[in-house]
Amino acid sequence: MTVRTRFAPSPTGFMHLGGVRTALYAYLFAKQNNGQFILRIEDTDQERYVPGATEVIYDTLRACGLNWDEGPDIGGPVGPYVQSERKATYMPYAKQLIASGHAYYCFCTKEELEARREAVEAAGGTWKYDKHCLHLSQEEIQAKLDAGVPYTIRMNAPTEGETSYHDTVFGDMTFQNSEAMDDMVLIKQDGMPTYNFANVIDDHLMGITHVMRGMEYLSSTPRYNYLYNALGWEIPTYIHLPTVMRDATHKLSKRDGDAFYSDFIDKGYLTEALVNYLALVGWNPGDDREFFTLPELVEAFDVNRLSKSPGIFDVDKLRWFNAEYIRRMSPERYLELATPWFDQVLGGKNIDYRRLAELMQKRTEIFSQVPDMVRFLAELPDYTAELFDNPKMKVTPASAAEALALCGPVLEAVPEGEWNGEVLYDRLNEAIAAAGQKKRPVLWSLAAALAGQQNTPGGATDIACLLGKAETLRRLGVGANRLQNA
RNA sequence: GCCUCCGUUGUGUAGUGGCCUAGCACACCGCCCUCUCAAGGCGGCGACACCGGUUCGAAUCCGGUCGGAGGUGCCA
Repeated sequence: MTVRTRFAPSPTGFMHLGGVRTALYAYLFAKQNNGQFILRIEDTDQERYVPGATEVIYDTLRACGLNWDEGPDIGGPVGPYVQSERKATYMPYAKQLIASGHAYYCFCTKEELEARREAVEAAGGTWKYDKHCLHLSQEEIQAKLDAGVPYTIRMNAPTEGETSYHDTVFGDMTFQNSEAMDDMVLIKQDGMPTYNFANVIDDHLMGITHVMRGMEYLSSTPRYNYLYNALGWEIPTYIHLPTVMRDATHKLSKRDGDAFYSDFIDKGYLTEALVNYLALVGWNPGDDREFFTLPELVEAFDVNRLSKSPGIFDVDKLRWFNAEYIRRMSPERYLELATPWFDQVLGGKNIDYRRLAELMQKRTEIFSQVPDMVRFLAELPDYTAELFDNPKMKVTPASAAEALALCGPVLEAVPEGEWNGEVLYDRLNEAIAAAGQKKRPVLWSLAAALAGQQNTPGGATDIACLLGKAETLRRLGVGANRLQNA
């Protein structure tokens, strides 16, 4: 039997990271078993329709390398793969269930339902559909149907007994039917199936062998099994996944602005790092490996090593992964990826990006922090003499003034053609030694004057190179001036 | 409320009765390196939720307590 898994998102306009992880696991499991990974769009809730939302799903999955074998865009043997386009296929099964007594027409209006619910809850009870319409006679039903009274079709849930099933991650599950079952709506008034119904029908019709989804479906699974049995279908293998949390008590959510794939990409995170990290929230390879390419994940993934407890999405760890991926990439790729971020603040300036990239690569955790880190090259930040107050470096405004006075002539003497790091460093050191000074405080003072800030990517001579002779001398002058006036 | 699930350092986890004076990674702290900041090297802090069993022996098995999450929609 070939393994077939599916990822079945509803098109909300965004790809939630929890969804990306679910898709990833479903993909990995299918591929490691030489099976198929199917993409199905669950858009049965028409009120939630968002234009362009399926493209977001396609783009994200593709960017992550999670290529589907069958789906809305590429088709396949059991299409269509969009539920709204399958509308006509659900009703016959609903009617079959009505004929066999597993379902029935319900003509209750939302208002009636609401009223009865409130009454029950006011009396301290728990509301569950009261099977009101189950007892309608054949004639009454036909009359309402003929009169065009809106209806839904509900599952006729058993009220006694228990239902058990096995879940790959959570083990054996048993529920009392009186608690887990209720007469859920199968077909809505608008003729669309509910998720609960479409999901079962489609998974079966599409030959899904392993259902991988969030653990929030753990307690509704008995109802799906009831449907499978009523239809005489084989129940798929269940692999429920632990939730991805934002912190101990909250799921990753839209409100926090950090739950969507696009949020992270916009901030300059790498897809590879994100996928790699996501794979590790709720799963581990059983050894100390942490870095995986997608093919390596296919190889290493093991559903038996999936965790049962919810995992917190740790942005710090993601940052580290991202920084690590950046450090490991080739200098060429770094330059290519960093260029647009450099351009944001250095566009039009005469800065050697290649050289800057060399300095920045191992200092970049996420690309969005790059502009702030290099902005000083475009424009000297405004500062006061306090900038040179640095006890740790043993630098005071007074000592800095001396240091700049020492460096100035040395730099001035270096010909334009020899303006490079090595020459600058050697000449400066020579002069510092000759003056009986210490290298650290002097060079630090120089760097601070050239950058207008205390911390910089690269040292004084690196900055001088990037700036060029003219700008270096100009900034040196500004520094001397600030110190003099202080 | 009821039902279900989960509970190892701040975070992700390893651990499936003795190899655990609990390992690894991130974060944090310190030292080294160093023309600052990073990167790198070395080291440190820090956990089996609690209580009771079972056992020669429990993070691992059982029971209870507490804590957290999920479900309880004509949302998915």
